[in-house]
Amino acid sequence: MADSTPHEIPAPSGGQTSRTAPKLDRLLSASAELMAQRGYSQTSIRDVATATGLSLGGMYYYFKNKEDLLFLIQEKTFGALLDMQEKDVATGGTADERLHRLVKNHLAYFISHFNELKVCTFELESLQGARFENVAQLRRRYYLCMARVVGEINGVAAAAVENDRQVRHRTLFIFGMLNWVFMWYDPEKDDPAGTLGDEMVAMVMNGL
Amino acid sequence: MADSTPHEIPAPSGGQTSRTAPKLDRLLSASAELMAQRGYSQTSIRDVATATGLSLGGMYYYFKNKEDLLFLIQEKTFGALLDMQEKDVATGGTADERLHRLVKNHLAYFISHFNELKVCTFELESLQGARFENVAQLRRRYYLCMARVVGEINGVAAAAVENDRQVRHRTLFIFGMLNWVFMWYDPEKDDPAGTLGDEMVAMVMNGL
DNA sequence: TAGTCTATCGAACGTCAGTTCGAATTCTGC
DNA sequence: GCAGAATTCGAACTGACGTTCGATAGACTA
Repeated sequence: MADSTPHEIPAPSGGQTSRTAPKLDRLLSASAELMAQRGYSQTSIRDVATATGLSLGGMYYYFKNKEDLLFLIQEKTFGALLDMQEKDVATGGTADERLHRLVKNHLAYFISHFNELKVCTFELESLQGARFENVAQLRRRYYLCMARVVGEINGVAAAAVENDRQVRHRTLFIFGMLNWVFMWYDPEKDDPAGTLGDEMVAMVMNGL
Repeated sequence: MADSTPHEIPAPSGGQTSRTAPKLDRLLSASAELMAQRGYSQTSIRDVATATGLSLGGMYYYFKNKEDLLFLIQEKTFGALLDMQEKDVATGGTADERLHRLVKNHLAYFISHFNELKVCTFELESLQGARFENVAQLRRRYYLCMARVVGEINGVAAAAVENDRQVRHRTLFIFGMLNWVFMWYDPEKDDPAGTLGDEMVAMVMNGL
């Protein structure tokens, strides 16, 4: 997964970020917006260039190629989410409480990073080779993070979680609810994500 | 949604289907397989032509254009599913029983029409205009079919179901579980869909 | 101030995909 | 076996897209 960021990262004298870092951020954000709306393959680099006010050729100063652009978005966005969740889960509480927090955190992140997270959720398979493996690995860790909590609620030992059919299915059911929200959530019409999370957890814990 | 099927449908003398009907079916099936694997926009008509052994130009005898091909798949597949579910729900039983049947039917259909249903689930937005509206309407009916049952379980009158926030969310949570299965189900590794449906219903009804 | 690095541009190239169309082939009823 | 309709083919057109590349202007450094 070698070079992705601007070639030969500047790292100016006293500062922590080069002048281009915030520009890269805006680039990724604009790309994510377009990709969330139309999908990765229907988003052309020309579209992104227009949206950011840069020229077509100028884009390639910031990423190696189109797939690299997609990878940059996914690694950054999903990496941050995973990091947050793994740290949160480590802060303790009952399994019920941890599940509740995982769901609410996810939905809060969903709200604040809608476009980027949607791209992560639906465009993993647009990556290939090492880039695919890299993000797939993050997903596996996220899955495990959730599965361990579900397993605990179901009385399955942490070590056995990975081979437990029921835990696997229940965990994937929960991810299904969580990920499908992209397909229908409308900030104008729907509850703020906070109450949504409560409703989801209520149904997951107690059923209809 | 005027002309889609072969122009000037032959409808031979005594028979019910023209000679081309089964060929159209194979065409739709091959297209659905490719589209389920790579996505609609990454599937070229040349790919479909190769897969079916027809020539590129010959494809256009069976559909007006690429979007029409996608529409044909979705209308046929989703229409049949909707039809089955609406009829099933009309056969009565308690609300719990009906929910159980809806979920199991959906997963059975998922197994037997994996490619086509995956295309319906993920490629609605690749349609536009009248074709989009046509399929979106089917989806709305399917949603209502499920929402009414969920509403009944939650003690919400059928007439009030459409405006009930909680019923809406819970119904969409269920569709999330159902639709996300496409992302992970592996017939080799996972339970046959029958038991999967039981597990899903158990979680939906009683929680973890 | 000369020289180097950063950032950006615009033009061009090659590829691929959707679509059209007239010709050729096959089928069907008479 | 023949006329007309149903199918199929192959070539060609057109537009879009990813990518490359040399040129350039500004900023920073010695």
